[in-house]
Amino acid sequence: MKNNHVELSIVTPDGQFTARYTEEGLAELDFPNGHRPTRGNEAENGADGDSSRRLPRVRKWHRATESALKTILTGREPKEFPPLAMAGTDFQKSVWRQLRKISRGKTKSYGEIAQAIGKPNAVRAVGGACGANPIPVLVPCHRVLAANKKIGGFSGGLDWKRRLLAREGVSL
DNA sequence: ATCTTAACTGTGT
DNA sequence: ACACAGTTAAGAT
Repeated sequence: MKNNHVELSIVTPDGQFTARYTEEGLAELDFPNGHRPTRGNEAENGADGDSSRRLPRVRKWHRATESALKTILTGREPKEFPPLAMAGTDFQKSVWRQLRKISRGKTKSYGEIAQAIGKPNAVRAVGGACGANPIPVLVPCHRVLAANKKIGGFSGGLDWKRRLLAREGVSL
């Protein structure tokens, strides 16, 4: 990939997350995946090594990301978010936009999301869009359950979904 | 309560 | 064109 993304890590009690930024804002957030070479809160620059383009605003955004992430992990509502620069199709973006409207402790079904974007039958496609969400946790894909109030699925692993919901006070 | 089946849509190959 | 996915509602067991 020849993108000039800047990659920074975030250390939390739940493990080390990884955030990637474009010039527009936060583009991706990864769950702790076990292996990460850097030990502390260290920065790695993008693939093209364009560290000169690592503008101050990125650090500012990263502080916001770090704060928001840690806040949500403790089950509270963040007061500030970094600008989001997620790449995706129009359909996906419209789904993600709806996801962000689900506030802490609340849940919606895939069907409700489908209806909210004016495509009530695209239920299954909504599931696909949720799975393609590049910024989990901050974009609360974990607050979407199946119609029967059951857990449904989760790309990052169902254990994460349950944990996040539990901390927000949601019982299944 | 659990299983099977038949719709339905967006996305990647 | 085809297969798959974080679904769903209805029917059968």
